[in-house]
Amino acid sequence: MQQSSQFTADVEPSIPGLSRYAELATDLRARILRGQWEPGQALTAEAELARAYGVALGTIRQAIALLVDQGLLERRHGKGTFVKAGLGGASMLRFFRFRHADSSQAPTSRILNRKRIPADAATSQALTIPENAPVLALERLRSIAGQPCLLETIMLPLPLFEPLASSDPAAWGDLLYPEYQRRCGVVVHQAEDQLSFDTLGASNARRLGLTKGHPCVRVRRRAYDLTGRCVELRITLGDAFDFEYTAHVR
Amino acid sequence: MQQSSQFTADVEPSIPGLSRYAELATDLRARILRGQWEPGQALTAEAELARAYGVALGTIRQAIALLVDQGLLERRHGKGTFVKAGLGGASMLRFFRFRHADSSQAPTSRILNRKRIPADAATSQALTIPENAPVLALERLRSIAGQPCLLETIMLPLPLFEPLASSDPAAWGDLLYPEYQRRCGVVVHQAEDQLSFDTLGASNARRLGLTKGHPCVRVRRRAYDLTGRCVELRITLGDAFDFEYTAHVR
DNA sequence: CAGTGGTCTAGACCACCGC
DNA sequence: CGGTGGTCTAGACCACTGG
Repeated sequence: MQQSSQFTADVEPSIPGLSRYAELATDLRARILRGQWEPGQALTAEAELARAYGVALGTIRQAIALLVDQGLLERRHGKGTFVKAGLGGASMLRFFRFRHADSSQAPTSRILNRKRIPADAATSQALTIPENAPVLALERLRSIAGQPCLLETIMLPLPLFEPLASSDPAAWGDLLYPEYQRRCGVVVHQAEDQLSFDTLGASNARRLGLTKGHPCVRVRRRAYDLTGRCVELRITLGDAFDFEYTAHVR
Repeated sequence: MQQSSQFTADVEPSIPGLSRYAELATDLRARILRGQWEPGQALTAEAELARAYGVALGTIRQAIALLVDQGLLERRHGKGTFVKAGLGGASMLRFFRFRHADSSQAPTSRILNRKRIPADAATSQALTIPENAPVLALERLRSIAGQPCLLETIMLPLPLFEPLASSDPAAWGDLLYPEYQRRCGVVVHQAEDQLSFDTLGASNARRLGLTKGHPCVRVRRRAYDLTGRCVELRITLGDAFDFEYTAHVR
């Protein structure tokens, strides 16, 4: 009898030169990106997947292990295997230690500016969109205990982020990534931060409560969704004397 | 018949609450630290180990996998499983991009200063030795294409590094970690870098060919051997405007 | 060619979770 | 309790390495 469950994989043709578990991982990844399982949701059980694909348990487990250390899946003993939820959004703080911060105080954030503009060269390249394509530009000030500490310029491709162009910024939370997900269905899954040093111009210095020419750290972040598409370009400026970062070398 | 190969493990008592492969990993780790296999040398083959320990192949493979992603072992298909050799030593460059450097030019290094001193508080704490215990203090200038770029202050515990206190620094190579290994038997296996920002004092600025008060990055490195003991404290200073670092967030 | 790690199977039983 | 992932076995065969 022909089984016709929507979850049964159309067994893909064996790809020569690729191990069985690598094929399975590729197929699972495709199904996840296709949205068959939402972020935060549990995958079909290993045993069931093994049956569906017609492989041994160990093989499907190897495939899952691959996606786990690619950061796409997460195992929870006794509960299931879950599609990873997006980044929280507080990750910019890890580069800075703020002297005046009493323990792990949550930063507040305020949108200073929001406008639609055509993408400049750097933005279009980072977001892989045509030059002059429309983007939403945000300027945002983050503070801890009332002290301004980080100034951010954020570029978001339109029309993907259209909901953010029309809704009231005052209604947004202090973290942006959850808003991306809630309002635009965009899940930020990983990011790449490029750090360098610079000095502040007059207007940026004023907004951070510092003097013109003050040394600052510049974090250029590109954030990516599950499919690997770059969905955000963000430039963050902060006082260089607040900067501290630990890296492990192996 | 009793087998008496020197490699046969005295089968350790099963540790309750710990999986078999975790036990095996612990035992293998101990044997490696004990020096049963030197860094760079191949481990006994998986099949042989499985026989010796009286477990299935898959179990010993899981144990080895643990040590591999702890960075202690390295597998090479068709050749064997090897104890990881130490760090090369050029790793400080990864924080800096030097504009004048023609591609990946190797840096040269010169010892400016070498003396025995009693450990100050910070040094003794980092190296976990008593305060005022003897250390070897090195000052070292690294250059690319004749341009001074990094100034380092290095603290090494004595008597472990005694060979470096007596030999001629001119005979040392441009990388220190290989010298640690060759002359003192110390293998640097991993390190932790703590980055922060500062401005140069007059004397340091002079040695780097910069002006007093110039912005600089300060990298405080603690280097560890295979056993996890801290064997080096190093403070590196470099021009902040040459600094660039990329971090991945997941 | 012999020796190594890499893949895969078809089972068994254990440990954790939540109802 | 049933369902999940975690551990372990005892094999088979494949793929890479080097003499």
